[in-house]
Amino acid sequence: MLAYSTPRSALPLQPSDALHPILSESFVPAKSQPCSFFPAGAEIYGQGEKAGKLYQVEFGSVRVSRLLADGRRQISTFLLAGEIFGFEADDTHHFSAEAICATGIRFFRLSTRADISRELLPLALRNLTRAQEHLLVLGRQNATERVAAFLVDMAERQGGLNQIALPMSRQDIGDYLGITIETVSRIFSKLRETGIIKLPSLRNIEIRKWDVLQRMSQ
Amino acid sequence: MLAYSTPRSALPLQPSDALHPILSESFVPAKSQPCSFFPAGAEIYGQGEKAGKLYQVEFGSVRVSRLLADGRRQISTFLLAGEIFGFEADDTHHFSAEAICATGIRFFRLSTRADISRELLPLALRNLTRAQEHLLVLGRQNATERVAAFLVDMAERQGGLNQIALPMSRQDIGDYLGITIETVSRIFSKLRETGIIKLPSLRNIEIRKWDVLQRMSQ
DNA sequence: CGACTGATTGACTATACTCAACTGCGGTGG
DNA sequence: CCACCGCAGTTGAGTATAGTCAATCAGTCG
Repeated sequence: MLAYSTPRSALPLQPSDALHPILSESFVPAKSQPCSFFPAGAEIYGQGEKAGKLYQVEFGSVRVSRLLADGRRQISTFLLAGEIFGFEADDTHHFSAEAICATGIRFFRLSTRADISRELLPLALRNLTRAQEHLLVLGRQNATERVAAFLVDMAERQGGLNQIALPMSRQDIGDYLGITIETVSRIFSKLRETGIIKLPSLRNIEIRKWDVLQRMSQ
Repeated sequence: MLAYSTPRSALPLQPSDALHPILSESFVPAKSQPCSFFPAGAEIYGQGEKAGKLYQVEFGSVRVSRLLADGRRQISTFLLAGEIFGFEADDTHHFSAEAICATGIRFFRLSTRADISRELLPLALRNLTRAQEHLLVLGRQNATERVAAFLVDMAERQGGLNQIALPMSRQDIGDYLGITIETVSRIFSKLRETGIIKLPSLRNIEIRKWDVLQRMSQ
């Protein structure tokens, strides 16, 4: 159980989040003021910075990414409200984390070595499985399948409802799926034209043919 | 320290393997006969099977992969002598593992919950970082960069020598890098023609221009 | 020595990228 | 309140990279 009350935010809801376990009392706050606000685009930590703390998304969303020298970017994961991130293999951050939109982050530090392992292992293993599954998407699926898989994943993480909120830009989606914004846009349009999704607004999607989308994602 | 002596095999040597920690005495054998032989292509475990044991490559090499319904395959990682694999987020294997060549596998089971976490967490975190770095390769690098990155990684894992042994087929390399065997072959030829590598035989590569290769891999 | 399998090479094609023009939403100021 | 501006997103045309299919080559094993 958390040592602090955890007020839930309005957007990116996550009613049935299977990713993060219930934290035990071995999680203690890293600061006396354990929750900070990050405006859209703000860096939470950078590649190469010293690691150690843990972070939980209180409200908003976060992208974890890595840049190549020439500016190409790969987003390895998105984090929605409730999810925990920031743990590393050594004492250095190998990736950077930024707020996608206005985001509240709670900081933690684990008390003992034993606690660290007990709490973190299930989290690390789940993230490992997720990363490996994303490797299949990037390595062997075409652009349409990638977008379909992304929408299905986002919908499931938001409680399996038909209405989903996308806190991230088309650029973020492209950098997560290893395709360009133009390709993302074209596929959204194609899915809309074939009645599989509706686009009430840029950042909101309604899934109309769940079964078709699921089949498209393989 | 291992409870058993660990004779090292001839091929895929791994003199300075930073991936696996020294196992403590909390690792106990899962069977009275803790080491098994797998011929090339043999399945060590399959997707969907019950997980629980840990596996260490005694000699030979292993590929961990996942198949799509239509036969497309993504290899998420290769394991060389000394490396440990088989841990999962839940009690089910989400991927399958097969011997690439004649391979000896040692089985383990961890004794207590505390031991499991203490031993496994650093391993899981390191694998997570590796998987995330591979996401960058699959998502944002072109075929030449992928092959270069693969060769650099294999060379480093085999002690940073110029001579490297590739236990896997071109198909395996392609399925790891998310490209076709023809593309792998064409890029090997191009690297050979430009004097960056030599190909003494199909499964042996000599790196001639280490700096160029490293720069190509970004 | 021949057959089989895996690898290479070539010709052609398709998918997704690049570059560019245009659209529309959201915010700001007159 | 409406008009304008700017940026994110969409759409289009042409291109390049890697894929597909097919033929050939080479290495291995019986």
